[in-house]
Amino acid sequence: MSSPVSDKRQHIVETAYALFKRVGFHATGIDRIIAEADVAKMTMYRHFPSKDELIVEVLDHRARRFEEQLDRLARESTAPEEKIARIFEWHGRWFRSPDFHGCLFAHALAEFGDPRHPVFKAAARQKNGIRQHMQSILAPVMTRGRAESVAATLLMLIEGATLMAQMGRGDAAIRDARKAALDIVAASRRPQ
Amino acid sequence: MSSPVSDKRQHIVETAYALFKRVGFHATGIDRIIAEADVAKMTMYRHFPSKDELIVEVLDHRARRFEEQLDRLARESTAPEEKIARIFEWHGRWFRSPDFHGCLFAHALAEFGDPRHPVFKAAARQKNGIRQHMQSILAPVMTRGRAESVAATLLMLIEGATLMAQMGRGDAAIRDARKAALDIVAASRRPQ
DNA sequence: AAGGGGTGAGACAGGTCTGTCTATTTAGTG
DNA sequence: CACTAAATAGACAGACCTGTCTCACCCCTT
Repeated sequence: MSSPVSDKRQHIVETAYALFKRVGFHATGIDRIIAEADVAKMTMYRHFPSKDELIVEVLDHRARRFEEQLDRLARESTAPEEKIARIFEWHGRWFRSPDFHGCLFAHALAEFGDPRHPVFKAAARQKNGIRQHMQSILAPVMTRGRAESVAATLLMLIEGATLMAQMGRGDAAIRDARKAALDIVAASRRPQ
Repeated sequence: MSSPVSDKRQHIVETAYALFKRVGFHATGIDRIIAEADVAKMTMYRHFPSKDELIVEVLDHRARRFEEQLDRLARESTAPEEKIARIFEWHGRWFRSPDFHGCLFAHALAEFGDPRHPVFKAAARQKNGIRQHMQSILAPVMTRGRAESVAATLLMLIEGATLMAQMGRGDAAIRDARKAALDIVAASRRPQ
């Protein structure tokens, strides 16, 4: 049997996630979260001491799921170029999904601008995670310095493409970003 | 003499701009805006029928100033590569300014996720404006289709770099983005 | 059967939000 | 000076915000 405790907790996290994504962090009230999750207010406050900590939990949970996706993608191919290409293609599919509302982590950075705020830190962690993931993909085929720069550039392309997608230009954006990314990797590759 | 009407109105717009930039849109209350602008509440509501319309006005005002900056930059040089380089360098200086808090238009897209919302539309207008500005810079040296794609890619790099800058990596970000941008333009240039 | 932890429903406090209204004062113009 | 338009301070409404608290209930384990 599954624990009813974690069930409720997880259900709150997922309901809050859906609301934060669609409505925003400040614009989503506690009352709406507990109403849509169909739990009592005290149930929520027993699991999460404050709304901010719930937001952090939601972000960390989504970051974990995102990293799992990246790992799965990485296992599907071997060549760095192919792995990078699949990351961009995965983003393209994401952009086309009906409930796409942009990047929750970028939105968190926008709404919580103070770098010392726990929500800001959680969002920054996720972005650095992707960067390091791509850096480790590139490491075998270029110098450390190049891998750092190229990974940062690819991340910028992805973030920019996500913003374009939010404005309804996802298809063109991911096509252009993918091409630019592969050109950059090719130009920086150290031939074996 | 200057009209006292426009003076008040403009002062409210600029005070609201500073607050929206530092604190965010939803997190900034009307009471705080009128307190820092040192005007009565009715003065504000006489000029702007609602907070949302004030936000739109702030965004449009900043978009106008931004376009003026771009035009000034464009007049400083002639070759498209040089114009593009100056745009990136200008962003690098912006990232280093002490009160840099990321892109207000991107934040507006994050906080007002509904594409039909006037604030969303105002932010999207600004992004499309930059894209078209860069497209017109590139138009003389490449085909129309290439100019469209390259301009979109450059915009993605800029948006991504702005996000990195918000996380304290502005120097490295603009360096990498600038290099990638110039490489992309060089590769797409139609030799005269 | 008894105890206890998790849960539900909702009142409540104290504050903040947007937006409206009134009554008064200020400032520019003929 | 007189008229008008703008600005002022502040109360006010009604809704919403986060977070606390009480009390009853349910279900599981011992």
